[in-house]
Amino acid sequence: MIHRIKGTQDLLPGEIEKWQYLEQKARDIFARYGYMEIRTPIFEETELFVRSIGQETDIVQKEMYTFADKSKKSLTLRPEGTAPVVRACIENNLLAGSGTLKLFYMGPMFRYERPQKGRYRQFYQIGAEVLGPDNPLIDVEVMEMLVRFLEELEIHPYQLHINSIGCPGCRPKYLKVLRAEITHALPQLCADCNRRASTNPLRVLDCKVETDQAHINALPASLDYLCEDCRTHFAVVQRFLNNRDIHYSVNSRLVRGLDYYEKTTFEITSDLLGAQNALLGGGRYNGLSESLGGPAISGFGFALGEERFILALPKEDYFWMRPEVYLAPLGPACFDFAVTLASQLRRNEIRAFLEFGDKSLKSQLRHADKLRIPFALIFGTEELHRKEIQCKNMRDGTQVTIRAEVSEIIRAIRGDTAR
RNA sequence: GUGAGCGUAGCUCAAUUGGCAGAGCACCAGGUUGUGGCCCUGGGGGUCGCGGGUUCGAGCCCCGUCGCUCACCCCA
Repeated sequence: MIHRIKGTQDLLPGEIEKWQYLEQKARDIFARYGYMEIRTPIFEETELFVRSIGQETDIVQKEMYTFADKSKKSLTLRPEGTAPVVRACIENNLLAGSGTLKLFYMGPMFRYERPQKGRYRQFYQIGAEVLGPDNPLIDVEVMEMLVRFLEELEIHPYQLHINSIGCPGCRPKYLKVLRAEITHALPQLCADCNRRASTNPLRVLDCKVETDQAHINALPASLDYLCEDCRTHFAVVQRFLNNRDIHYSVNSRLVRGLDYYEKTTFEITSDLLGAQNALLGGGRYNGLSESLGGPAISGFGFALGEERFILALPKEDYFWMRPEVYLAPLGPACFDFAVTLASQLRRNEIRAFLEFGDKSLKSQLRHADKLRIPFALIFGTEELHRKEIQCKNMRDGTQVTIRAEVSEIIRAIRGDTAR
C-alpha cells in the first residue's frame, strides 16, 4: 500500500468545496482592490531563496526541499511566494513603469517541518504584493482589505497585531542594544533563549516560556529605536488604521522569520486555530527588489495560510455545483436514449448525471438522493414507447409525466419562466 | 531535530484476569413487477499497522519498527 507523503493531504469531495469557496472569495476581493494574478514556477534556483529569505533563517537552514536536477543545478521547492514574484517582476520588466503594481498569487508552498494542526509540508498560500512607492497608506490599504476579507468570510474573532522593526538604517543600532541587554539577562532566560541570543536575538522577543516573560518585557523595543523616517511611517499607519476604524494592537514583540522585512510587519491571529495561531502575516520589504538585482522599488505584501482559513471558516454547507437532474433509465434497453438525452440536456447547459452501471431503480434513486440532486428522470420501455418520461421532484416526492423532449424537461425542472 | 498520545471493518470506537474478533454508522440485497429519505429483515466485508519474543493459547504482556495525531521548535 502506497500512501501519501508525511505532511501532505488529499483534499476530497466534501472538503474541497471550502477551498473553492475560499479561493473564489479571494479572487473577488483582489479584483475589487485592483490586483492582477501572477503564477510563478513551483521551484526556483536555490540561490533565490537563500538571498531573499536570509542565510541564517530557519527556513533556509533546515526547512527547504532542495535537490539537484540532472544538470546538477541546485533547485528548491518554493517555501514562500514573495521572492519568486519579485524575481518574476524583475525578469519580465514589470517594474519599468513608475506606478504601483499590485499582484496576487495562490498555490502550494513547501517546508520540511514536523506536521501539526494547521501546519503541513505542502501547504497552500494566498498572497499579494504591492510593488512601487514606500507609502504607508499601502500598508493600511492591504490591512483594510484583509480585515474586510475576514469579515466577508465570517471568520471571528481575530486579532490584528502590528509592529515596526526599523530599516537597515536604524535596526543595527537597535540590535546592538538588544544584544547587550539580552546578554545581561541571559542567566535568567530559558535554554532556547540562550541559543537564540547568538543565532537570532529578535526571536528572543517571541519566547513563550512563562518565567521568561518579565525579563523579556523589560528588553528594549525596536519601536524606541526607529529613525525619523521609520517613526513617521509607523505613525501614519496607525493614524489611518484608526481613521478606518480598524482595531489593532501594537505588539513590539511581533517578529517575522524572513530577513527581508523592514518597517511595518503585521500578523492576524485567531484562537480558532491550534498552537499555530497565525491566519496570515506580512510586512514591508523595501530592499528586496534591489538585492535581487532589480530596480530600487519598495514592496509590501502578505501571505495567508489556506489550511488555517479552512479551520477557521464557519461550519456550514459549502456550495457545490451539484447536478440538477439524475437520469434513471430502466434497463439496458433504455440506455441509448439516456445517453442521447444527457447529451442534449448538457448542450442546453443543464447539469445532468447519468448512471452507467446496470442498477435497479431503487438504487439509482438512492444514489440521486445521496448526491442531493433535485430532480430524477425515470423512463422504461413503456414510457419511451409513448415518447414520455417521468420527472420526479426529489424534494417533495411529486412526479409528473411529461413528453420526452429537452424543452419539456427544462420547463419541468426550472419552472415555466426559466429557459 | 525533541516529547507525548494513539494504531482493531470504509468511518467512529468496544472487546473483563491472556481464552471462538464485536457494535453503531456507511455499503449491498429484500420487505414494494418500476420509485429515494423513515422503518423492519438479511448480507458482504478484518494481515487486530508490521516483525520478533513470552505462553497450551496474544487484539491484550515484552522488545523492536513503521505510521498517524498533538505539542516543542518555527511559521502561513
